[in-house]
Amino acid sequence: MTLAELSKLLNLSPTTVSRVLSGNSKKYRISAQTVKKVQAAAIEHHFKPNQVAQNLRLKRTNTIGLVIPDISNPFFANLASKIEYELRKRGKLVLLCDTNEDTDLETETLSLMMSRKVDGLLIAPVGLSSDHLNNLKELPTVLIDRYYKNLSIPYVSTNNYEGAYQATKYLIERNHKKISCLQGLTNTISNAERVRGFNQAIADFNISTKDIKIIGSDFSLENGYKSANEILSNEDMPTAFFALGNQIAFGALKAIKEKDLIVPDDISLISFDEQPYFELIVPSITTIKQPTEQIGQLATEMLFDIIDKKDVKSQLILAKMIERNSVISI
Amino acid sequence: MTLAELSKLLNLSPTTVSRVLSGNSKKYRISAQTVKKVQAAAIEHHFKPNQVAQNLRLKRTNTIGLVIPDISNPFFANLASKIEYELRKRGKLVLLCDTNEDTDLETETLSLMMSRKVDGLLIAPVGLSSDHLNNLKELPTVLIDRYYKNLSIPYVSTNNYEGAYQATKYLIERNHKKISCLQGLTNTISNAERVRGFNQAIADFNISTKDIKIIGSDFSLENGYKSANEILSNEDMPTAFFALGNQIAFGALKAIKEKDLIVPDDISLISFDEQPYFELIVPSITTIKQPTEQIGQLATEMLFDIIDKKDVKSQLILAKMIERNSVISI
DNA sequence: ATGAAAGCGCTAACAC
DNA sequence: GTGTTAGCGCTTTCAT
Repeated sequence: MTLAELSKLLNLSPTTVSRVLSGNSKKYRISAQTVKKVQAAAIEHHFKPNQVAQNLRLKRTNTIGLVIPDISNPFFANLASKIEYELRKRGKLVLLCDTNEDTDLETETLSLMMSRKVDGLLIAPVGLSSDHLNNLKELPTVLIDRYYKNLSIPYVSTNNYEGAYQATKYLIERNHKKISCLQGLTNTISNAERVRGFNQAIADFNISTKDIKIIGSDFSLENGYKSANEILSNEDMPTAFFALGNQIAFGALKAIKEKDLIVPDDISLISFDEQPYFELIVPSITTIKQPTEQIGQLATEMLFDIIDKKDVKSQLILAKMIERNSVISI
Repeated sequence: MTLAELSKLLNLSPTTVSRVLSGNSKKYRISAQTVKKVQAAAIEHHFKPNQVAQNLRLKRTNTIGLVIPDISNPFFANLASKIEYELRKRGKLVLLCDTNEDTDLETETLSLMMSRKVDGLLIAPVGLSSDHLNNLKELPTVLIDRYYKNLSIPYVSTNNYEGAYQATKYLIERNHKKISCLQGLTNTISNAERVRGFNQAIADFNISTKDIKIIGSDFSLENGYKSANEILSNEDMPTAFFALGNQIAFGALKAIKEKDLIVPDDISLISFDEQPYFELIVPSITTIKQPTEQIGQLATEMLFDIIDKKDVKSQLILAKMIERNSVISI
């Protein structure tokens, strides 16, 4: 059923029917009787305006593109969940893309989203280069979790530097001097900033760098496992691991377990990314909790501000340490 | 830049340009020279056809609606990830909705998706009633994870009955006779089928039902915690928990830990839903692994078969037990 | 208080 | 080998 058909049935013009159905009957002084008739007929015939036609006409799709590197990573799943909720509240639907940490896929995705005329974009981009983002200068966009310092596109993210510094300081204050940092995807700003925070703390507290290692190549469990295994196979073992992501921490846990070592007695562990499970396992894991909820909420608000032509300011939100039982003083 | 503008620039008709750009130059015998000219101009001016206009004209959006009750639940996040990948391979984009286990929201969502003219729908529906699904009789739809036996809409799901039976049998064979089943959302078929499998095993092996308990109301961690707590507060404790979902299992773990009990020495635990973490924690958790990958893949294939007017058959895929260290013989 | 007509950007039937 | 034209279903300007 189309608007034209419905209006024919009612012996009214499409114009009038459209006006009633889009809630503009007051504005155009449509008679109460007509309004009632139209509304009744719409319900009776289950008429819903074709959004595709509406979108074409109005040049607005009420759709926001959400581009995420890995939706099966709990951190991003939680973020997506929050964002979806916020957008829904504002009457928008989410067009989702999982780029699988692949820059080419991301580039292609962005082009797709643009030709689909999404009203805005929320992206956690891949890669240290932002070239592929240049094309969307005109499209309201907010970067989430990952960003580019010198780019004009606004972002909302955790203060990864500060969070990592805090974690490292925490280890150092407990006399850990041999620390291995299990890093994630090296070409992401989140990883780079965490590493920077780690290194800065090491430097500030005059820790000898000869016992400091930074190893790893992505945020997966497998990579955490592999990295930790490599470290643990050396004779000279560290006294603490700093995992730069929740999946990495779980991978490290697996490696530690296989070597029959005990956390924290044999080796301490602190991790980025809070996980409900971290509280529940034995030992419970000390973490740096990212403010996922706030990121989702703020990013959505900012996106709508941009759409409304208001000014916005990028934000780095402080992470919070949650102290548990996976780190001991030595 | 629109097609009309581009064609004016080229001194060609929109038709010709459209034909070249949609790869039909052969079919319409457009001259090689024209083809080259058009392609070059399209690239030069970054022209991408407006999908909204295309969709309206072609009555096809290359968009599939994915309706999920809780994307932050790792089981659904994994499923969504797999599905998104499969759809992308076939050139479709995903319109995502998290219904938050709310029937009203789901009903509204479905209506939204329909007026957006998605080409098909993949839904893990909420509720034991399927009334709200009746409206989409004409829209290609496949139900995932949750389904309705007497409905004509095809589905792909785990064989939950069989999986739960298997788990319960496993406990019984290890002499557990006091078992508490920690259930999820009662008005979902997955939960109902798991409970049915549980009860059937109890009956088949002549276990006295006086020591059998079934408790709980949803698939959340909180509910698992609450349920387990309630059970553990009784004097007469069970010897084993059967958690009907991964989050429930983690909640139970939390309750067990707080009572200073040890798994499996004090109480055994087996859970539905495999989780990477289940392998890594101490003790590792014995689970019934749902075939998430297969569900995602099969559901996508079926959806495309329906779109192509082929016949499809609903499928229940067997779950696989993964034996670990959270259950002992007593 | 209501309607006629144009047009959003695209494709396809039909013409030449 | 290429162009003209109509139309997908809606909203809105302008007219009455």
